[in-house]
Amino acid sequence: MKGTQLGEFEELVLLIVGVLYPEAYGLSIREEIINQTKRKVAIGAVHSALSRLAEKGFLESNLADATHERGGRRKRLFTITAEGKRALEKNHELRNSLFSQIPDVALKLARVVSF
Amino acid sequence: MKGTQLGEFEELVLLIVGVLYPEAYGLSIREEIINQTKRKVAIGAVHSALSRLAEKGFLESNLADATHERGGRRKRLFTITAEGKRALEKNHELRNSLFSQIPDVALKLARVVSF
DNA sequence: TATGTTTGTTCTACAAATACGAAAATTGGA
DNA sequence: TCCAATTTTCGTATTTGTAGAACAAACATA
Repeated sequence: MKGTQLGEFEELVLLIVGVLYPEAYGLSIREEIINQTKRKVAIGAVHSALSRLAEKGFLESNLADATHERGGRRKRLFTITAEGKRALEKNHELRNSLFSQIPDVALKLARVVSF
Repeated sequence: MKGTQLGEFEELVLLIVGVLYPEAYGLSIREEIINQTKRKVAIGAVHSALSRLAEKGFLESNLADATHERGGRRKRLFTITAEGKRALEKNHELRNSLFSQIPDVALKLARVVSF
């Protein structure tokens, strides 16, 4: 898998960054992933995906101003770049296309009994 | 990256097995991936994805009869199981759902100039 | 202005998935 | 029996995914 391919988790993170716009940062992304997919995710996993996505040019980020709430370090907010958008759309189209090319029998015959 | 989660490449292979039904085997799958995605794939990569998918219960396979053509070993033909079908549909729905949740601005504002 | 608490990010290490290509296994034909 | 054509297997390298501890910065309050 060469440099610019989107991994499974990376794609999920990229999508969530879009959904959360413009309030996408490490912790909010983690929460949203957990809510939408019911799978548990460590914060470190999110951050390493984020930096890989940024390296590939699919995301960019900037530090937000400090909030006036209780604690906290400044948030690093992420947004999708034009390139990220393109990658997302390309994947989406490819998958839709493949899905529609699957003949019904291939799925209907998915065997129910296995003995 | 937990046990039953479908990886990016695994999902692609699973879809292609559907598209190629009932003639999905290592080399034909590789060809189809190259045709449909323009990305180059080594045959070994395809086979290891196939066995992982079979291990997870998303695919099953059986050896075809020998052909009457010149050379060659017998083909191992793959088909999607009911479980594989379910995994595919679940992913498809999740992604469609996330995609539709992305506000237009998040993508429209994808920056065009970067200086 | 020192200290504790809270919210976030970075760093480091490791596990799992994916990529590659050479080697081995079959099969029909010469 | 040997050869040519296919296809799978196998060993290894690289990329991604996961985890959590360490570190940092902001606010509160005394």
